[in-house]
Amino acid sequence: MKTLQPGPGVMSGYLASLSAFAKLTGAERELLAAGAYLQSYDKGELIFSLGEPARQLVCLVQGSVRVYRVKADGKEKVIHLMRGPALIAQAPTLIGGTYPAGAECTTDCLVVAIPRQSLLDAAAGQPDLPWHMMAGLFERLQELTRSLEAHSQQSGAVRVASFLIGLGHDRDAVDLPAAKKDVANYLGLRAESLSRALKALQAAGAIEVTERQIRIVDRGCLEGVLAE
Amino acid sequence: MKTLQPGPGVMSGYLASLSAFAKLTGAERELLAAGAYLQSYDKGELIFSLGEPARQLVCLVQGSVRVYRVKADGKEKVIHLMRGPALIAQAPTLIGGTYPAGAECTTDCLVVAIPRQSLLDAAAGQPDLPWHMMAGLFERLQELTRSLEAHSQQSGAVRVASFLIGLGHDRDAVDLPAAKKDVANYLGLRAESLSRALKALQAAGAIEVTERQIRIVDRGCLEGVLAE
DNA sequence: CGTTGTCTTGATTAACCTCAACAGCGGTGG
DNA sequence: CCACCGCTGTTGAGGTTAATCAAGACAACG
Repeated sequence: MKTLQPGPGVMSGYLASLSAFAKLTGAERELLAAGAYLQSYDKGELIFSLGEPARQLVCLVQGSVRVYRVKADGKEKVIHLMRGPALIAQAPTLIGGTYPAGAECTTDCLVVAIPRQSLLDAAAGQPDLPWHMMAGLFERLQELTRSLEAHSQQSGAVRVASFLIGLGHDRDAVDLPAAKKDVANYLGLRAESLSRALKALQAAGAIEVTERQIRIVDRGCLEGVLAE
Repeated sequence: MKTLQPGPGVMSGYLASLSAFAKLTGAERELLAAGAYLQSYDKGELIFSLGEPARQLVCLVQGSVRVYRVKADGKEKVIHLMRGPALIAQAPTLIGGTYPAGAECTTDCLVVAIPRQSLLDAAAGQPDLPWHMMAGLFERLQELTRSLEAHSQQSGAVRVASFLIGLGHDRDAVDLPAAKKDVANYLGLRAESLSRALKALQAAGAIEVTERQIRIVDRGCLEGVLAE
């Protein structure tokens, strides 16, 4: 991890890309930016690990991160695959707890770290801020809920298809945000099963796979899988 | 649903049983109670349904509720099985959205309903309130995370055992908080599989099942299942 | 060039779902 | 009072999905 010295206004611009801070005035964002640090992480670096006190809010500006938990038997479960811009671990930071999971960069990443106290100060002057952050929590809650539904009621192939569609957001070519084994874990599959599922989708003419790049050839076909 | 007229101090006492409001002063709770309604629901009644605007915060004081989502194909997924005292659907109420799920009583229930505006007023006078509620959200988030881990990496029998242990909190006899089919759904199983899993645990001498009552006979045995 | 980690492929197996039948129970109405 | 219905829960047989085990291709890297 390296701490960068951004030019004036740069950090504030990064903050503006985050929905939680989008509605702050420029001055408020400058205030927040003044107490924050711009950091760059290499692929594979940990941003934080489980159990560490959550002293700062991690704002992922660029890059992808996998958020995972380690169970008693040493196995990992990938909880989120996040792409910037997004907030990570807002809840423990806000309530002053410890991180309930670890976060590892799956690509090089750019992060704005806001110390907890700066955030509380900002919240004191800006009563709407906690509510905006709560909205972010709400989205996270809904994402988990959808994941839970998917895990317990849909087949692997369907989960893969729905993940690809969600990843694309109408674009036709997408990069997987992490190694296939991590994507598989996130989807509740083994790497082998993901490999077979992708192959089946390719055989059906829905997608084309090259390395970690997925091209959506026939969106209708891909969406048709969801109905199964 | 019937609206009750509680005697003085009763509602405030109910509020005190909820962790989110435990740290309020008596006067603050009285203020909150003044704008709230005490309601009783019969088993099977809906407290709210999916898509409805979340105009009031539902505080479940007594009884059990199942929170579920309905998917496109009409199938339900039980997201939470909650027992009072607990808050339900705090996030959509706080951010002024719509309920992302339905809530149905699985037993007769006692509920304190706090209109959104009363809550916002209370928050204005009590800056810590939003943070306390956020702590509740955080717990919900963690519960979902644990559910997700369990769903994707543990066998059905293990999930059942861990559910029973969590239900008991050291007590040796517990009632299932909902019909077996709903418990099964919550655990990501079919009713048949839950039935078989319970039978297996009974055969192993870990529990005794009578109707909806579960007696934990050999806790060590039950915990031993978790390691599998 | 060997090592390491990722990804793929194949064969086998176990867990769980599906379908189907039936018992028990409470409510309803002739 | 009893036949009927709907609903929950149990049991059994059979089928399917995806995990497991094992082996090898391939690229990245020192």
